[in-house]
Amino acid sequence: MKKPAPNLAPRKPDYEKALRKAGIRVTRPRKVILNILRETEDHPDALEIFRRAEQVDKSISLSTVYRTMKLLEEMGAIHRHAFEGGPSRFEQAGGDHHDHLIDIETGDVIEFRSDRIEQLQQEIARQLGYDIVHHRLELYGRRRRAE
Amino acid sequence: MKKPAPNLAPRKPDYEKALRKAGIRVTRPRKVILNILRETEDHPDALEIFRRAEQVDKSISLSTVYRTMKLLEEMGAIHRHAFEGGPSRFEQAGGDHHDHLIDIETGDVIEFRSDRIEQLQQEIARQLGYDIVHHRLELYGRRRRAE
DNA sequence: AATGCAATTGCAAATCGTTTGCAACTAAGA
DNA sequence: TCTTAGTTGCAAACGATTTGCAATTGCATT
Repeated sequence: MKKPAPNLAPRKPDYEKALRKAGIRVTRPRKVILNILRETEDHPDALEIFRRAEQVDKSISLSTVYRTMKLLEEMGAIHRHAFEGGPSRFEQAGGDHHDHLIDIETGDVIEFRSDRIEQLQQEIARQLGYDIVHHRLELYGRRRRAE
Repeated sequence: MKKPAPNLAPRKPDYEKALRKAGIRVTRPRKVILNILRETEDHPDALEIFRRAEQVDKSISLSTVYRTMKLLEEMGAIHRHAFEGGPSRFEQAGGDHHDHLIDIETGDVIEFRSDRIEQLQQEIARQLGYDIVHHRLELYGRRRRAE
């Protein structure tokens, strides 16, 4: 009998295990959605996740996608981003914190990180007498034309 | 005959004049809404503006509030903020740029400004090959308990 | 001040993204 | 396999916002 190779994949935490441990059922739709999230590099919205899920399991419903996104968000397994205008878009959690630059022409999302900005935010909040619970920094821009 | 005192009021631009100049009618509902916006210090949402408008002119409708907010936004007379969760909230334009700290317990909005952060954002965008069209920086926090 | 008409209104219905009630289904422990 | 609470798909409900439409109203013209 062949022994399964140890899972060495980076940035692909085993949420199924976490779900079971939390007493939450690992159902067929959830597996499908989890797989999609695990493999995606971009920031799809619920409808896009639904479309991708359909290709794997025709019977999945959009409401289940929404319910699962909410569940995973509450578990901390994913992050929800409400970029300007459009619907919420999701991203698997687990990587380190970053902010987003949104290409206003294509909708593409570029992740970036600035410790300096994070630090300044802390200072500002402290001066105003607040503790930051979370924050949102989004840059909306267009690609500079290489002339 | 008494000469009217010159209007020295700060941060209270005359949008009615601007509207007329742009060939946009200065109607009763618009006047009412403009006055509310001109006087408010906070960041009310459409419904709140509607409620305040009702007290002046019982016949105003919520859709007109929405239509007017959109119009004013397009004119650059107000800014729309879609803070987490709730509906859009508005603020008269004209002051200088600032970002927001939202009290997650009360919904209060505190304005702040950091040239350093603005500058860092520019640098980041430039390095990524983008020009920033606009950005959104929101800190969500709770007041530090003075123990 | 009266006229003419496009801009604007209030209303109700429509829209969009998302959530929810409910009866049928199913994961997973006994 | 049995049991049952957790989940599902569906359709209807939802909250914020937008829209079609007929009635109204600024305001440029007489």
